[in-house]
Amino acid sequence: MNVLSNPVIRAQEQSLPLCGPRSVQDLPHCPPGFNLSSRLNPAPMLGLQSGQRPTKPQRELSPEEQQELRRKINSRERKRMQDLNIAMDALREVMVPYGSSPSSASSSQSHQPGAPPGRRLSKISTLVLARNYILLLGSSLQEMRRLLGEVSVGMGVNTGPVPRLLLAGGWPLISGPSQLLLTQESLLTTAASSSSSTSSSSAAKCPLLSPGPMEASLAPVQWSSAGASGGPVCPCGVCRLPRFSHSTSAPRFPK
DNA sequence: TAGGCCATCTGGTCCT
DNA sequence: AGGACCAGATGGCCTA
Repeated sequence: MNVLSNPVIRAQEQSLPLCGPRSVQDLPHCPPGFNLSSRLNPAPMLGLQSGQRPTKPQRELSPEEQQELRRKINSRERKRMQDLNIAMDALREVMVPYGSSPSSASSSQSHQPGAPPGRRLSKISTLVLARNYILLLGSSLQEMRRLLGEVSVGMGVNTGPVPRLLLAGGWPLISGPSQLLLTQESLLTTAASSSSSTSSSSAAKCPLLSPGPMEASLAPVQWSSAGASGGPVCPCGVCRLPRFSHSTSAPRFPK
C-alpha cells in the first residue's frame, strides 16, 4: 500500500488527531477517555500488595509528547511490517516465476502495467508453497543419496568415475518450485524414503499442512493459470490456495 | 455485495 | 526504558 495514500498515515504524518477518521465509539484503540500515557506512562497500580514498592513516579507526558511517541511507535511498526513484506516478496520471487510483481509490496492490490497476468500469491499461499518446496527438496536429497548408495554398491565404492545416473540426468532433483506439480504418487514415492519430524497443528484440516511430515505436506499442488479452469481449491480454509489445484496427471520424476 | 487480502493502528508482553 | 514482536480491530481495495 502506498503509505502516502493512506489517510491514516497522512493524518499521522500531518500530526492530525489520532483516531480521527473513525468515531470514538467504535474505536477499540481509542476508547472514550483514551490516554496514551496510561500505557506509556502508567499510573501507580492501585491495590498494591503489601511490601511492593509503588511504581516509580514517571514524568507526565504532554499531549504533544504522547502524540510524538505514538507516531514513533507506529512508524516503527510500519517499518517492521514493510521489512516483513520485502522478505515476503523475495520469497515470492523464488516461489513464483510468474505473475509476481516484486515491487508491489507496498501497493498490494494493484497490478503493474507490464506485469504478466496472474495474481500475486497471498502471504499464506507463499508460506505454504515454500514449505512444500523445502520438504520436497529434502526428500529429493534423500532419494538422491539412496540412489547414490545403490550405484556405489553396484559399481563398487570408489571404482567408477561418474555414476551414469548422473550423466543421464536421471536424478530426481528439483529444478525449481514449478516442480511442485507432481503427482501424489510420485511425491509419496519420493517422500517415502524420508523421515521428517515436522508436525502441524492444522494437520486435520489441510492436506498441505498436514500431519505427515512428508506424505501429506507434499500433497501435490499444481500451478494453474490465472483465472483458469477453477479447479478444486484446497478446502482447508487455512491455506485456500487460489491458484493451485490438486493434480492427478502431472509429470513424474524421471526414473 | 460478500468475502478475501492487506496495511495500519494499538495495547500487551517479552527481551536487551 | 526502549525496542521487537504479537495479536486483535478496523477500514480500504479487489474479485467473483
